Amino acid sequence: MAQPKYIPAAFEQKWAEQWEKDQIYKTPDPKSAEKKAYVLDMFPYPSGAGLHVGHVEGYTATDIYSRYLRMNGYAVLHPMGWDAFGLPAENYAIKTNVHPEITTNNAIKTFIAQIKRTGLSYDWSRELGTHRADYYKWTQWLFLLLYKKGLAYRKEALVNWDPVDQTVLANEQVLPDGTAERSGAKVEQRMLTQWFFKITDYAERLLQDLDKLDWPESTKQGQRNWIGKSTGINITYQVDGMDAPITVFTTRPDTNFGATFIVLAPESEYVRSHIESFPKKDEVKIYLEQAKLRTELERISNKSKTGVFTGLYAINNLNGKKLPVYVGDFVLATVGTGALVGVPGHDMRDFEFAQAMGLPVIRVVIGPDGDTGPITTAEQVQEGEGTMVNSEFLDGMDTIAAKEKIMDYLEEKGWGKRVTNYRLRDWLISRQRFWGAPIPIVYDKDGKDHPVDQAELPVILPMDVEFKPTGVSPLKDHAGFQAVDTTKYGEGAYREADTMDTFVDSSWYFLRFCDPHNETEFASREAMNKWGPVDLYVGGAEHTVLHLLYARFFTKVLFDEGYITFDEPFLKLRHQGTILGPDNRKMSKRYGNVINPLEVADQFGADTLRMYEMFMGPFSDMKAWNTQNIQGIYRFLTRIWNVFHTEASFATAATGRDADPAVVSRLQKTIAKVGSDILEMKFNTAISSMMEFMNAWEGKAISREDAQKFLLILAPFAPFITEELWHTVMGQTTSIHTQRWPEVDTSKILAETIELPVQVNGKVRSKITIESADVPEEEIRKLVMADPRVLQFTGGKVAKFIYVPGRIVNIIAK
RNA sequence: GCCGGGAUGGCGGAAUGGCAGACGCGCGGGACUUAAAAUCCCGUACCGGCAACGGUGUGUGGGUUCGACCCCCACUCCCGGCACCA
Repeated sequence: MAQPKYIPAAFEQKWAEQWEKDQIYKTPDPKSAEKKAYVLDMFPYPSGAGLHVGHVEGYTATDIYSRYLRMNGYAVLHPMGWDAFGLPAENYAIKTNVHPEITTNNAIKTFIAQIKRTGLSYDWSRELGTHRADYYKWTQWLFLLLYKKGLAYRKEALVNWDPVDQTVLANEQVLPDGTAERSGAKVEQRMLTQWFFKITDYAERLLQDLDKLDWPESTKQGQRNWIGKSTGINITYQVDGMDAPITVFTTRPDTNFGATFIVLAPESEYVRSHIESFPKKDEVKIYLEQAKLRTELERISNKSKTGVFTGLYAINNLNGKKLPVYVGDFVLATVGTGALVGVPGHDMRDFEFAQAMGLPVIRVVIGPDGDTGPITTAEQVQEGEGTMVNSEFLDGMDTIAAKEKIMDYLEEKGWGKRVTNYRLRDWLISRQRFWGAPIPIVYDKDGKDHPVDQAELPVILPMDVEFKPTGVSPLKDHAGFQAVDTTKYGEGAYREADTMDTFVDSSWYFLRFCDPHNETEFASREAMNKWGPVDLYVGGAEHTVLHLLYARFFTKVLFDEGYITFDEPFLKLRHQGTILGPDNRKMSKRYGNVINPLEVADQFGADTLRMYEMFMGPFSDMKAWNTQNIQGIYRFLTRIWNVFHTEASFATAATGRDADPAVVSRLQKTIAKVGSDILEMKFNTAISSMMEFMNAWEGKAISREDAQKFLLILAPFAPFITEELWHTVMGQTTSIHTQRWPEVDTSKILAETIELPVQVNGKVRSKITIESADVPEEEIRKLVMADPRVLQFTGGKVAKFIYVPGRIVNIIAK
């Protein structure tokens, strides 16, 4: 009888349909299981381009992990949904006038079909989309919760305006070079009234709690940098001829005896309020006009300092010295108090400013005794730690002690107050766009805001909308949307027309998955606390600050409000490494190097696609696609297919063959190795070890029971071929994916004889064979010393004999 | 500049104090075939040698250790993030 050939297309579709029909991936009730696990992927934006190789990488990893845990008796929650609001669909609507809901739902259909084709084990009964009213109703509810807690507020602020997408952006959405993360446009500053979430209230907890998370160090560090905690002191200086004192923030009060000037930010409160009293107000006004013309980008890229003297002098509390007060645009209004005290001897920026302003004598306050300056070159600026000089009562102290002492002194005298500053800003959530969750606020005719009653939720996004990029949300003039209950809000009332940043939608979806069809709550406490927090979260490293920080913020708010019993959303986080094109460049239409994973699945089968992506290299590493390497996986699966279709592979009465104990032993080791590798997300080595097992099995025989065990450990990686062989060759009638992970039977692991390497002076010169690691050292020594090659290299003269049981012998010859 | 990660054959990678290069790709040789593809077998870090074997070798320089890809110090380069943050 001819062997059937391995043709994945012949059965993959069949099994995908069967699994769906039997609902084998439906989430069990965690009460019925002893252990629970919540394994989550960052849900995708359903783009029209469909599934990308990067999606497949992350989703396959969580799929293998989930399947392994299920096989080990865990109740696993492993859902999938859609981060469906956002600009691409709306921009497409502006071009074509096709409603975003239509394009989005079409894209979702494509994603679902492609994900099923890939054999991923999601529970589709829990699918959700952030654009659906039954979801954004609760996004709006969360907005109202924050509003009631005083954590959502409206203020006029200088905001980032994207002139291409015609909307404001959060700070996190602006790149360091001043361009928009999404559109690439040069971001402008505009004064607008916008809604903010008060994430800054949570800065300290967001920082501290990072320590308890199993996250990549780089991601934790990225969040720490973003939160940007700095501790120091606000020092208040009296100003000659002014009623208003100037307060500066500094982290280096130890250098304060070296202060020679003060600089105010052009946009600072002090300049705005008191400019008319500046002796040199005309010069300052000219400077402010010039500064306004320089964009943020120019300010940052142009390192040379500019500034203007105000004519004011502040008095240094410590020594009565006069400090000239300048305005300079290297000082940022948003940092500290928007004013700084310049210590040019010990801060490079201050030195550069002093040089630019022609401020000559520079005092040295840290350094060896007798070195009192002045200093004239940048190389002489000493920013580090050292010993205090020229600082009266601080002299001789190290900078750390001096810092504490002078802060005590300043606070005692009432001249200063210790403060902690954060770089983190409140989260701007207003977007002047249509395709997002409407902000549930109604304004009365006087412009005062009123929260919409919960009973009125959701505030529905209408379908009949004209899409135009006007800079104002299309909801502004939509009659149906703007029809509000005048008996409640009065004549002339109108709705907030802005929608929420899509990151609001994605900051709580992991909670909705716990209870996705709840019509009376955003999710029941019972369900959230049963499944949450997420045990394993996998997604791209590009979400280091935005999504991951916002989700942590929401979780802490909900924890504080008593809805959930955990205050961190994601206990363990891993990023999949970026997959580059075969040319080693980022996959991009521009380079024509984009690999479509579905084409790979069509050509080689979904099992090959999955296993290839897992075999490419360490999960979190960046790695390039290699079309030839796919062949290696395809061959491996073909060999498995062929071995299972070869009668002689099995030790049965019919074949008359006996199981090879060495192969059986290898199988037991492989079961253990694959299991531990999956938990450590070392999928590449798990696959290697299965290849090694196949190399051992081919041409030999094992029992059918053991062959089944091999299929079971392969099943999480290659769900289709294992299911097919499980039924057609093994004759099983229930799905392989509902079976238990095989137990490791250590009694079948052979006590192998050990080839013990023998080194002389650190070089392997010979090998001796011993029965086990238990052979006593004395016996080993006799064997080794009788070895002719050892004799040849030692001459029989041994200074030292080192034996590491079962591992190695090293002899130090005299 | 600061922070985080990394550098191992022709290539992807393995080994976390104990035989460097598992596994896969590629390549060379052979078998099967009229032939090719597919498949199978053998070989494959580099240098020398017919071979046995010897020497060298994990970015660079030093150190600890009987023993270092692995730990420590200094440096080079690459990737990612942050950055006039006072």
